[in-house]
Amino acid sequence: MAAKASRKPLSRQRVLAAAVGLADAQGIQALTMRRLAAELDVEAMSLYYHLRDKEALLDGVVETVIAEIVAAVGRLEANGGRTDWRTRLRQQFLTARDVMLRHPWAPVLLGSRRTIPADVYTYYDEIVGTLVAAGFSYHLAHRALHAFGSLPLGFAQELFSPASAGGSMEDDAAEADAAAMAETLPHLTAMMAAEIHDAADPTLGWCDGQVEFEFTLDLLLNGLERLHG
Amino acid sequence: MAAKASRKPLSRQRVLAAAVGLADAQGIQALTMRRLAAELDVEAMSLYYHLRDKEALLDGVVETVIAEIVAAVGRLEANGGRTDWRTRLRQQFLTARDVMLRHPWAPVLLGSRRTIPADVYTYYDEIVGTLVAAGFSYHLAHRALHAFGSLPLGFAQELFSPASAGGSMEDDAAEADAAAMAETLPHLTAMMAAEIHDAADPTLGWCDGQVEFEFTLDLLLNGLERLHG
DNA sequence: ACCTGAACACCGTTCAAGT
DNA sequence: ACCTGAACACCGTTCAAGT
Repeated sequence: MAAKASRKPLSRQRVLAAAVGLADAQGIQALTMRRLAAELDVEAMSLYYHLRDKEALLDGVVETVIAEIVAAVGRLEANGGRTDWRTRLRQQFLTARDVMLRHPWAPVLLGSRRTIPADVYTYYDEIVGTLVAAGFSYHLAHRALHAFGSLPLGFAQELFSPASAGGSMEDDAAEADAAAMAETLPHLTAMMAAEIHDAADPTLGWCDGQVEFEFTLDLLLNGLERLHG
Repeated sequence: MAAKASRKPLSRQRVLAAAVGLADAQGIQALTMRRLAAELDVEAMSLYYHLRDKEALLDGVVETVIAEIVAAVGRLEANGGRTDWRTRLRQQFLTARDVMLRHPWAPVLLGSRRTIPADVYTYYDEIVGTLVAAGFSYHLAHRALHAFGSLPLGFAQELFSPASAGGSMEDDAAEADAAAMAETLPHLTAMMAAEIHDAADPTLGWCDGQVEFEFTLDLLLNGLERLHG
């Protein structure tokens, strides 16, 4: 599937990188010990030399993705001069989202893990630092963290089409025909009609993940700005 | 584990109810065809008479939980007289949360499904109806839906301790001792200290899921109120 | 109509053994 | 130090068969 580097000896790092690649290419349900081993030209049991068990593998995979996000955000810091807290956090979260879009299975996986990688704490610590430096009380900063949820990692809290980036509700609802839908879902139908009518390109006007993400983000940032006044 | 109703014949409904119960009691990873069958005093293969396969089982389980939420919200409507859109949605989302807290595995499960139960669309249709009746444009209502994410179903978008309702970050971070933590996570440490100091009961003052949920919810509702002016 | 036994493919994991 | 073969327990699923 991928070009195989053949006979370099395995390592935890190489195993985890291959695991992320496998999940990206085939979906998270394809990430089994046996298939991962095959991908690495090795027997399944060899993996147990580098990782305690599958739980450790999944923890390592989450860790790897988080590290990728944190690194991307870190590179931002390097250039990014002095800006106000709002545009700073905004940039960070949007950068995180860029990375996350390459690993659409990651939000659900992270959500199902019991332990959180240490990197995440470091990252959230910086966010608190940014807020407090801008004059937030610790109390409001704390509330802000909870309100952000996993937005700082680039996860939209979208209900619809959580697995794919682009699609949305019409894909699912399209099964029922338009007339029936107009009857049972009058407001959603009217909403879609109004949105499509307004949009320049009717095929693209409905549900743009990037636009929605930024809207939600700004809604939260502006709300916090008001509270901290 | 549960009292068994012995020899009444199975049905899709009974199977799904048992599945929800099993997930509640033992966690979602305990929900296997074989264990579920055992719980129902039946062989695993019998389940296939009522459900096509495990995917259909999981879809049915999600469906069942959603139906429970929608029903609870529906009972609200019965009494609830005329109120403004904000308190109305607020009540609905908080009611949904009450139900959801009894099925802490549900958010992750729903997030991993490809198809969304029809009930969800009906529910979100009502939300759009409420917003539009209050004077929202369809465009803003659309944005609002995305911003809400799964809040209407009572899901907090909490990053920490997604599986349990009460716990939070200190549980995980407590492994490292306080001194080391103060060094690597100065802002979070200071934040915790400030919060605990302010709280009446120091053991309860940190991370109250209910309070945080309501804060986030109000942040969004107030932000939307401003935009719709 | 409703349930089952035997069988198969695939999974995670242990353990003792190879180089 | 790093990898493997054989074996086990558990999983989802098919199929032909029972009542």
